Amino acid sequence: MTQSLLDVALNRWAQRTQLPAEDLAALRALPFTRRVVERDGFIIREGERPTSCSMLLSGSAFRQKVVHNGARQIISFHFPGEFMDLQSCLLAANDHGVQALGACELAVVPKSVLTDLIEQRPALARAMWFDTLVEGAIFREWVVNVGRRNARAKIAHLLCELAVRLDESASDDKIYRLPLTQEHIADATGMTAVHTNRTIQGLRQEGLISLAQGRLVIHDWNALRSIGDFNDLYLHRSGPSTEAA
Amino acid sequence: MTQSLLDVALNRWAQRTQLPAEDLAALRALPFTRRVVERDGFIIREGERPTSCSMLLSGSAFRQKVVHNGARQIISFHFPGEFMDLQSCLLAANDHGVQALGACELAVVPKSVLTDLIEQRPALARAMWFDTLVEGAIFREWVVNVGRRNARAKIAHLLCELAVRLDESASDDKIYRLPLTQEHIADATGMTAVHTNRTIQGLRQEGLISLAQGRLVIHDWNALRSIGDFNDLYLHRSGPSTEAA
DNA sequence: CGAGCATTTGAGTCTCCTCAACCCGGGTGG
DNA sequence: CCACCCGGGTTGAGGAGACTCAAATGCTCG
Repeated sequence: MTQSLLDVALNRWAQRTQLPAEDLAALRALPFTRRVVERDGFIIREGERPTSCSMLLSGSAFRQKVVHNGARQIISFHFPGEFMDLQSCLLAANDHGVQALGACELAVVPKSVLTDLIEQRPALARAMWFDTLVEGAIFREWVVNVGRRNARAKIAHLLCELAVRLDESASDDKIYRLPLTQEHIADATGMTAVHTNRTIQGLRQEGLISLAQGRLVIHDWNALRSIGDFNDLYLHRSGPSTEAA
Repeated sequence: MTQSLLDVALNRWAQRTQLPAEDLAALRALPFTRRVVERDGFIIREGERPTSCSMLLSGSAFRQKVVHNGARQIISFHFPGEFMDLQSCLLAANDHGVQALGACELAVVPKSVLTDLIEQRPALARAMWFDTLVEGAIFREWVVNVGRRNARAKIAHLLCELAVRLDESASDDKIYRLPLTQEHIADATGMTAVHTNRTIQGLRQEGLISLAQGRLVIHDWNALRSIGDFNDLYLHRSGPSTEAA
C-alpha cells in the first residue's frame, strides 16, 4: 500500500521533470523509510541542519516563516509527488519550516544517499535542478501576488494556482479536497483572517466559488482566473526545455 | 579590460558556489560575447524563449513582473558576478523580465554551449543548482517581506539585504553606490512611491541611513537590522553544504 | 452535551493609497 | 549664459482598504 503510494508519487515527479526511466528506477531503489506526520506537525524545522530528504506521498503541506512579531507567512503549498526539501541537498541550514496541512505520509531518505545517487546520475541532478527552478518561479509569482494585488485578486490567484497544480482537467466546476482554513489563506496572501473571511464571502456571493470544510469548488474558472490575473505560464507544466540547439 | 571584468565576475561566482578550479577554467574558456545595456534597458523579456545565458559583469539589474493593471513588482536585484538567467537553461519560456538598473555590461553565451558544458561537468551542474537554491531562498524571504512586514521594516530589510550582498565588511557607516530610485524601492516592497518617500524620510530623520543620488549610507547597522527583522541566514553566504555524512 | 476550533459579524481605527501640485538639480538648446 | 525641461523627490489633503479588538455563531469530535 505504502509502496504503491511511493510508486505513484515518484512516477508523478518523474513525469513532471521528464526523468528517464532508468534514473527513475534507480531513485525507486533507494532505501526510503516511511514517516507519518499529523495535522500541523513539523516536517522540517527552521534553523536545523538537514540530514534527510523527503517526498510527500499523501496529504499536503506548506512552507512558512515567522517574523519578529510572531506573524506567519506561508510561502508555498505542496502536494503528493513533490520533494519537500530538495534544498537540503546543498544548503547547510533550513532557512524556513515546513508543516503538514493535513495528515501526511512521507518517504524519507538520508541526504547522503540521495546526493550520492545524484553524483552518479546527471539526469537526476538535472531533474532536481528543474524542480527547484520551477519552485523558484512559483516563489516569484507569490512575491507579485502578495506585493501588488488587492485582496480579491490575491485569493483568486492563490485558488487558481492550487487548482491547476491539483488537477489539469479543464472542466468547469472543479472540486478539490484541501484541509485549508481561512487562516492558512490569510497567511499565504499576507492578509488577516478577518479580512480574508470577508473577501471569500464576496467571491462566494458572486457564485464564483464554494469553500468550506476543506472543500473547494470553482464554479466559474474563467471569472476567477480573470479576477486573479492568473496565467499559468509560471508553473512550467510542460516540463524542462528540450531544445538541443 | 572587459576580459578582466569577466575574470573577476566568474571568480566571484565560483567562490560563492565553491566551484572547483578546473571547472572554473572550463567555464572561463567558453565563447562569451560582450553586451552593453543602457539604464532601464531590457536584459531579458518576459514571454520570450531564451536562447542564451548571461553573467553580469558591471552595473546592476532587477527582475520584475507586471500585473494586469500595469503595476510593477520587482522580485530581486542583481550585481556583478551573478548569472541573470540560469533558469533559461531548463525552462522553456521566460516567466518574467530582467531590466538594467544602471548601465550594464554582460557576458553572453549561447544556452546550448552552456548546457553542453554542464553535461560534461557535474561539479558545474551542482554549482548552478546551488545558485538557484540560494536564489529561491531569497525569493522566499521576499514573500515574507512584502507579505508580513510594515513599511519601515520592509525598506529596512531590503536595504540590509542589499548591503550584505554588496559587501561583507562589518564596519559601521557602510557606503554603497546604487542607482536606485525611490520608485524601485517602492516596487520591490509592494508599496507606492509616495509612501516609500515618507518612510525613507523617517529612517533618515532618525539618523539610520542616508539615501540620495544613488548613494546609500547605513549609519546604524544594528538598528536597521533590528527594524527590518533581518537575519542573513537565508542568503547562505557560507556556500553549499559540504558534509559527506 | 460541552470543548475547541473555525467562521462570522460589528464597530472603530490606522496604515497606506490616490491624486495633485510643487520643488529641485542637472542637462540641453537657443 | 540663461530658460526650459524633465525625472526624481517632496508635500498636502482626503479616502479607502485592510487591520484590531471583541464577541457571537456554528461545526465537529469526543
